[in-house]
Amino acid sequence: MRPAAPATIKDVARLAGCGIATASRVLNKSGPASTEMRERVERAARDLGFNFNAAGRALQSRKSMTIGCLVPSLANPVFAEAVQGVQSELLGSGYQLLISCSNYDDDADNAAITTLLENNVDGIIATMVAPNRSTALMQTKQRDIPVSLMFHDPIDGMVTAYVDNFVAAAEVARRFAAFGHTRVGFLALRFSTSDRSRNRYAGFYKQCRTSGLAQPSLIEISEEDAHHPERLAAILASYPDVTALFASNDFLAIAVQKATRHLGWQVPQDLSVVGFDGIEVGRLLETPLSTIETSPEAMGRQAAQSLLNALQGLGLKQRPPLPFSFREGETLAAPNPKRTDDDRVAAQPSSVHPAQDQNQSRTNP
Amino acid sequence: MRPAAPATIKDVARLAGCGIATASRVLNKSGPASTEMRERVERAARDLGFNFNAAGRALQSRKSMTIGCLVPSLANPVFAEAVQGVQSELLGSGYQLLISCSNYDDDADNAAITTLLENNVDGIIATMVAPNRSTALMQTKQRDIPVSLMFHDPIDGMVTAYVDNFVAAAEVARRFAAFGHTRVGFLALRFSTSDRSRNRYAGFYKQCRTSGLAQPSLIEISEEDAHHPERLAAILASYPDVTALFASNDFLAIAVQKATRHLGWQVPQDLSVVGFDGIEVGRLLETPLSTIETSPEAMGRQAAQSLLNALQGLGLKQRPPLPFSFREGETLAAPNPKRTDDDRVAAQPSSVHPAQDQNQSRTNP
DNA sequence: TTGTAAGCGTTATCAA
DNA sequence: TTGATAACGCTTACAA
Repeated sequence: MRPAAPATIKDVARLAGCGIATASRVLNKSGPASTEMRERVERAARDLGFNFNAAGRALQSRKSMTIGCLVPSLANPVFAEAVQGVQSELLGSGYQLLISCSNYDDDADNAAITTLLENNVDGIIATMVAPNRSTALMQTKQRDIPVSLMFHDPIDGMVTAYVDNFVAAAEVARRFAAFGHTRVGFLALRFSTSDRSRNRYAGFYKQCRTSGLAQPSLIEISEEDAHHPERLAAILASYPDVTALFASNDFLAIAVQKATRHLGWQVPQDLSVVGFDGIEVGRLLETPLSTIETSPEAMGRQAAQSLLNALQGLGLKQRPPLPFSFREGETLAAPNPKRTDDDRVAAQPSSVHPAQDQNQSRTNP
Repeated sequence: MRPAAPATIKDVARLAGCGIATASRVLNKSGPASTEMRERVERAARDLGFNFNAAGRALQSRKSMTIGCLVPSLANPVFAEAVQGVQSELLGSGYQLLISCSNYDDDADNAAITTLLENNVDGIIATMVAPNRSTALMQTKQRDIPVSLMFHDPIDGMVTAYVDNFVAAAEVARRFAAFGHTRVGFLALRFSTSDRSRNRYAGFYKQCRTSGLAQPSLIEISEEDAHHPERLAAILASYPDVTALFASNDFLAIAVQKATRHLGWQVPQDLSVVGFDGIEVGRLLETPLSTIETSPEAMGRQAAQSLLNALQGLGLKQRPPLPFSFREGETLAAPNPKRTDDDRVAAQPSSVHPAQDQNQSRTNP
């Protein structure tokens, strides 16, 4: 037996003994119908196991009831949680989620948006490498498709669900200062392609100056470095006078903790570390991570809410940044006055990462 | 200016000065066309910025070029990574990913499948609470829609991308035995709703008996317990003679490490812990987690490949289980002979979790 | 209150 | 090699 073709509204109408329009009106509760007709149609639909065909509907109504979501990667729990937030907010809304990942690639970002557009998504939620100069995103304006960003600080006229990275990062500098640190660093992955990372650095930098700290060292590392504790250790060792490090995300911060063990340093005695994001595992570490706690899920939810509002014709409105908080943890303490440069040099491995002064000057705000 | 309606194939045909059919043939390379015609059409399409409308296509071709994916939650990195694997495998295929989460709820599972079906997905990739008794999944058979499961051990006639949970868990028992443990436990979350968890327990149980260990204690805890180290500590303390614990996933294993600190126990000296999954952070812990290392991403990829094959008419074929490996880590060691029951009792908090003997007997394989 | 029919964008059939 | 034209399943004027 060949696969039974799903029942169409035509089948329902025939079984109910009425016109297609009537069936449609009843099933959609979109127009008048006598009680008797209503019952006949509903019964027929039930008996046939009728379901609307989304394609037919989309074609006619010019609404796909689908929302496109683009994130760099689902392997990063921060984005995965955000998507989870989007998903749960969309749950009862009738909208489906079409998903796409760019692997942090600008071209892939644009290609993905284009594909989503081809699929007639009614709205888009995205975190991109460069939303402000995405040609594909421009098309959404023309087609009047609402876009809601996640994680990005506000840019252009785009609506975004975010935490104020600048302000949050400044808080870290303030904490460093309060503990008496003077030489601090900012550790980043993919610094050049992440506006968030750059804004965090900017806020951190600004507050460092304001609080009278030395200009923070900007330490940009590769994915490779981050995955090899020895390599990361070597890099850390090349910044001997830094006593507190602000990592641009929690994974990096945890990797730093691991790397310090290679150097025989103690966190926070020999080096204070603060992360960003507030991922759950940070709490479970033997030395719980001090970090800026955010809620990616909340960002996803807010982005979805904004979009849903826009889709209901309520307008696309920018909301205030989402709250963050400083999670105390145990990786931030006063610098160890006993530790000398000599200790550091002694512990320093042979392979050394060159200090990247050019980077620092390039990226000063 | 009102939103410009996207160009249709009709517009292309008009601009190229040809019939719609010709335009379609050229654009799809689906039929003959003179070189000149080809050029005219392609040029017109380019000038208009023409893109196919997925809805029109889907309606006509009965193919949505969309694949539905259902997982319990994206907040769990294991599933998130799997979806990432699916996503990357689908990348060049022309298929889009429609995603849905059930939050580990059986009803939501079924509802989600139904919704995916309404959206005319061409295939489904899923991890569900109970795929074997999902009425919604039955519909896929009727409609001849291929389904590829992830994580589930093989059931019925369904194709699945998985690691052999039974065999992998047996390996843990073997390791415990090799280190001289005799009283061991299995710690599980959501045991009753996870076939994976149950299969792991079954394999673990079997090998424990084979290796001459005592019958393992089955310790089932709640989400709440898992998030509160004190509570988990109390539970652990109520199993004073267990010297090695197999946690049904890495997060649980990490939570155990954290909880033991509340009891003043050392891992692995006072308690050995082995996890399951092999998540990345496990490596970064001060005491790196010993665990069964799997690749959720590979599962996603394989599931997607299988589905893609089926969609190409190559048939839906079950592949052998994906490999796993035992990651040594540092949380597994020989039991500490010096530790006595008295020590344990002394360390035991006041609030005590009742041993759940009924669970153990209920779930014996 | 109901039904007929047009049309959404596409592909496929069939003549020309 | 081309181009009308008929579906595909649905919504919605417009008529009855």
